Amino acid sequence: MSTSRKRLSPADREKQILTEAIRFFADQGFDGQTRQLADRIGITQPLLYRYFASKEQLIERVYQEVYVGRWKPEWEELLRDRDIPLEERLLAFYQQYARVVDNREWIRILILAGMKKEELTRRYLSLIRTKLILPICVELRVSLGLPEVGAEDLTPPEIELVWAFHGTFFYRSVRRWVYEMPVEADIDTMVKESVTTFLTGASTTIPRIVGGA
Amino acid sequence: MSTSRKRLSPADREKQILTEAIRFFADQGFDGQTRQLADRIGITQPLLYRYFASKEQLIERVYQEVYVGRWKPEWEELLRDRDIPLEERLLAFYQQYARVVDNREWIRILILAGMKKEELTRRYLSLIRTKLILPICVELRVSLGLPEVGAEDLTPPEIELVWAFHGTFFYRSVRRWVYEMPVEADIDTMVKESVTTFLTGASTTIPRIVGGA
DNA sequence: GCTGGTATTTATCAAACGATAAATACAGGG
DNA sequence: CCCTGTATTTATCGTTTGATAAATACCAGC
Repeated sequence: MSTSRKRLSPADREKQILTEAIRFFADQGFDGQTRQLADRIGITQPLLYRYFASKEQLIERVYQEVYVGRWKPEWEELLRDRDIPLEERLLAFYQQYARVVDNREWIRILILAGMKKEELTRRYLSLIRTKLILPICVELRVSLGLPEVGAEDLTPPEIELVWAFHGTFFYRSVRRWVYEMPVEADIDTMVKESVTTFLTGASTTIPRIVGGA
Repeated sequence: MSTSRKRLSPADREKQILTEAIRFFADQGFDGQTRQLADRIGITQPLLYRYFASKEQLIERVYQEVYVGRWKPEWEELLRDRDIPLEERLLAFYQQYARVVDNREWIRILILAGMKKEELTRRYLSLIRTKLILPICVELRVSLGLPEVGAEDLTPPEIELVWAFHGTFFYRSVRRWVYEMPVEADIDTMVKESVTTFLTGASTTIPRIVGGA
């Protein structure tokens, strides 16, 4: 992996290309040229094709590396753990999740992928809905002393409300890493204030939303 | 502007090209080919260059058309009008603003522009900060009975909190128009619940944030 | 209905770009 | 130290793509 060695083992070279490709496409977009990518790595352009059959296939691997690799299955358990107050669960979860999202490569590639390959990002958003949004809705109801319901009995407005809360962290990352604007507060502060504000507000609005239905 | 006529006046043709270019680039991204754009309009590709010196310049015009054209200066006055309760002001404003944002071309081109031309989108976000976010922070303080302050005396956490609230509408539009996911509730409902939840939560958290400083 | 101005098209260039095949040079095993 | 396998480079092809120049055809005004 050092810069001096010229011949690398196939495994090392492939990993090196993939790592640099993530940075490169996050910067330049997917229409970045393979020649530029090769320059950045310090290899010749045809060598890329020894390791990846086509540019398209390299991009596919970039997706997998970035999104499959950074999802933590234990989050799903954490959110459901009723031994811990919901506020603490949300704080703990979003302090981890917001750190994953607040990453230049992660957010930029997710956005680029959305513009090109909708089916891939649709799958990712469905995962978020099933594993995060709907469970949080259910836990909210329980935490507010409302009767427990299954995911299918939730109302659209309360789901949308949790989506909105969740999107808060997405938007901060877009401002920072896509629009290159300074953000006003550090992640921990932002998570803390967002979670408290949301929970305080939701304790009032959710009972009205589901009660009035 | 009808499909039958072959020769259009320069003004009409330019407008037609621009309108179609907005749709086209929103769909295909800015690396969409000029030949495809011309096909879609029903003209030949070189004709584009009679009206726009280069592809780059056409894209510049697309930016202007979409962002300069859809900003309503009266929003700034509305938000400051203390004869109306803040909740009503926010409801009225975001019911308009969310409709502008909830538009396929608007959101997709804003995102594409962020990936390519940061300086343009940075200017737009600065506008939002100055004309929307900071004024809302000030009005929030007043509405909560706190002493009035200038924009320069606001604290980072409270600014970040309002950014987060604002981003709510951005994220909904991204889910819908970039990731092509169904949204759970219509705009009016979503605006209503978001504003109430935010204001209810902020009434508790903002005094603590600014009081504890 | 002809004619002149110009909106539009046809033909084409040059550079950019993804991809492939053949040549080369590095490194480990004997 | 040489030799062999293969990682890597050099040379190059075929398209694609933004852009230009010359040819054409539409339409208004006399």
